[in-house]
Amino acid sequence: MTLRRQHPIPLYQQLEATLRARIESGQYGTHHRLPSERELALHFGVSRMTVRQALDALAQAGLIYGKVGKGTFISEPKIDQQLAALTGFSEEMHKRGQAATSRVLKAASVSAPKEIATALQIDPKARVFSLVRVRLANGEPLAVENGFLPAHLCPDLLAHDFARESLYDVLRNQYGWRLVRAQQTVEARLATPDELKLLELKPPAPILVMERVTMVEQGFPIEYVRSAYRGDRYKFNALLTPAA
Amino acid sequence: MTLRRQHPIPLYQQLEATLRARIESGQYGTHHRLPSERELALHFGVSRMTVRQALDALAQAGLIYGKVGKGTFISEPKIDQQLAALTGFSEEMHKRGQAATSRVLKAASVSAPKEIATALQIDPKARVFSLVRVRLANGEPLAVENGFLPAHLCPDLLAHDFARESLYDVLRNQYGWRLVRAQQTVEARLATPDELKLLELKPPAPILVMERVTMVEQGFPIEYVRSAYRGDRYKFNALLTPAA
DNA sequence: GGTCAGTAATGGTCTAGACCAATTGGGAGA
DNA sequence: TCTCCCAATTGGTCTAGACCATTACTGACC
Repeated sequence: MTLRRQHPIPLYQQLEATLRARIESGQYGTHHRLPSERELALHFGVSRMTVRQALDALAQAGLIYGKVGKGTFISEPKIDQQLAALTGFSEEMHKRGQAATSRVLKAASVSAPKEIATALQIDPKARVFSLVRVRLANGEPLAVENGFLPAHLCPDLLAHDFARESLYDVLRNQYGWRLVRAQQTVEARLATPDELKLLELKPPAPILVMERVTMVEQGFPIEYVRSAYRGDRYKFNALLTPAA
Repeated sequence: MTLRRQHPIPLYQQLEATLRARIESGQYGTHHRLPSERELALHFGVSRMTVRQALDALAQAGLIYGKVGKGTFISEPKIDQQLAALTGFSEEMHKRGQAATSRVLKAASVSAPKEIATALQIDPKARVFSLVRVRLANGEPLAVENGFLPAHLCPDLLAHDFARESLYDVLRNQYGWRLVRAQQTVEARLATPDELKLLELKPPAPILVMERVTMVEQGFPIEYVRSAYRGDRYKFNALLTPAA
């Protein structure tokens, strides 16, 4: 395997991908020692700093760790992928191997309620799109999702059919927003009468309530969403890392 | 502000701390442009690559973002800190400004049950420490915590008094483990009779169940813990980032 | 055999350059 | 006045070195 210069993908990312593939294929065993940085540099014909850029990224991702004087070693594999890592419902269900569909209950442009405006850091009564959907996994209702997006960040959003399309896909690909962070809270409570009906439950039913504020690269919010998941069918999953 | 050479803390970390302090003090406003990398290098008397090491870390943390040809800019501040970022109960409550205490229900060395051994990636029936505590915030019961740790990774663990001491403090400072990752799941269900009594609740009471496997730098698990939080008093908080 | 000093290798840090693509601003020309 | 092109600036990438502390290995000496 050699790297290609004059290629749109930088060398260190090519190297990172190459090493990541080797690691994830199990070619190196757990706690196996990688070739030294100087050997890798020589072998791939790049400078040692470029090798380090690749290794730093892999260490950041938790795949390897280094010890001065000893070498760089493979970490033990993660139990699980980051199922809920900044993905929307559609992507998450796809990763879980389930078919995601939607029933749109509301798709409208409204004036932002006070608490929504606060969460989205916009002026009260600014225009926001309100999107209410029942989310189904394999045809069964799993959650009621209530989302708000500032209208000026995604004009003509409602032209899309969100019974079929993924909201995050549209934000990323149609509007070019880079979603880089989300502040999320999760709590447990009993289902309200509305939720009982929409989710086809009988009382007393535990509900997992998720609130999420999604931020773009520039640091301002682009979406506030509050979802009510069936407690008996859904488990929220996160990979925690040390505080920044 | 100048940086100190011949100092145990590397230059790029000193610079990162300096810039982070400036940003978090609000000295630069939102979307304000930072001095260019070349200007920073000149001003602090270091090379541009060292400046970039500091800026990369800040970008990784979401405090700044760069645009080729334009400059490096301050992101909008995060709404919230990463309350639950790989912290134990004691640290988390401290961040929330509450007093954390414990009532130890069990502290024993046992043979690992099968599912625990699987989660901890150890041999079935290997020795593990079992630690069951009722966790109180400001004197009121908030959660029942059921933890397991492989005995060979922390011998004599039970010599500590976990009614007072923080488990994570002991793991970090007494045993020198670096906790770098945790796989966590959160779900909602109704309280069991035991939980109703320990948490002083009346049925039907929603419970937030958290399961966590904490990993050290080498990638193997050091702790499995299953906690039952009162649904009416606790909200789980996480900062999501893009998948690695 | 066992101990200890010297040496080689390693990851971590740092330098002083370089080229590139994207962006910006100013000036020449219409 | 307006348009278009060129030059300067910027962050992103890359190089070929350097020194350091930690670690492991190798012999020499007791």
